[in-house]
Amino acid sequence: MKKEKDLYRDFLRSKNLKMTKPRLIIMEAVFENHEHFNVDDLYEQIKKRHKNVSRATIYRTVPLLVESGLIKQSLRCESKDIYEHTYGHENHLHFICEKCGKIIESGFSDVANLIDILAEKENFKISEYNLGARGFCKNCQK
Amino acid sequence: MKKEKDLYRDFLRSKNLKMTKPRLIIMEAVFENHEHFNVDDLYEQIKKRHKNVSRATIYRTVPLLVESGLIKQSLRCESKDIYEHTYGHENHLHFICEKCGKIIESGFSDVANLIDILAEKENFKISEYNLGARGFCKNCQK
DNA sequence: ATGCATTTGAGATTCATTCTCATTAAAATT
DNA sequence: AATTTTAATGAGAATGAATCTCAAATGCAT
Repeated sequence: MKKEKDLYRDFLRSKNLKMTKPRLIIMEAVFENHEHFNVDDLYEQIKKRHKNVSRATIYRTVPLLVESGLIKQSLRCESKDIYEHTYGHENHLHFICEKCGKIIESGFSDVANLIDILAEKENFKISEYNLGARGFCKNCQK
Repeated sequence: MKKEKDLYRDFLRSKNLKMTKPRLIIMEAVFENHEHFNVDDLYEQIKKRHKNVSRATIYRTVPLLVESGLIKQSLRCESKDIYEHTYGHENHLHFICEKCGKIIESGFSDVANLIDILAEKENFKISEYNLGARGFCKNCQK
């Protein structure tokens, strides 16, 4: 968490952006609890801690966290954009259950290697993988 | 196209849904031009042909086409849900350029096989792959 | 501490998608 | 082929996530 904060601070500095209290609170919220989260999750989480940050600010800050490389956008869930940590996390696949909404993570590096090869062929520079599948998890297969 | 139409008709019948004029027009539009399309594309396309179908009806019909297996939802683009044909199309990867929005398709079956293996491990039944990557296409790499 | 540029909060706005409901159309029945 | 039943449509209203606006507040260099 120390590391993340430093990276964030450096990133902001490099962009001539200020390290403000709301930006800190949001980044703490992001790194406190979650594997996957959306803006509303963050908003509720922050409010619970008796801190106060407007939704607008969270919407403005999340893209900064993405740009800094600390989190990335994941597949959408329930018509909301969702995000996940990247710093210190291996790339992984998502299996999203269409019934219960559960998100199962699974290994990845072999898949990524293959995709890298395909991208190479197209002369495409990948900045973010977006890999998953919808279907039904163990419990929801009746 | 004959085949698709029959599949569609059978699907509707199996669900006790009616084969209506709007549903036909929409399905024709879907299969006339596009690789990838969104609801607005369909709406404009249909209007151009001097036919008239409301947006609401397109929004209601697209999920039927998805359920019937003729099309599937793809990665979002420009904050719109986009769809693509599946019938008669191999699974493929998407490389989505963040600058020009271009969608490059690439081979897939090796990747799919790997993912099948991972899903097997999780006892997860895949109904739809959702594989892609964002980044920059050849032309947009400055 | 002072001044200036940036950021924030609150609410308004946008825009894709969904919903409502009175009207219309398809299929089933006669 | 007319009638009944049932589902589907169109038009516009409603929803809700995400974005924008702008006056007030804050961070930071000096």
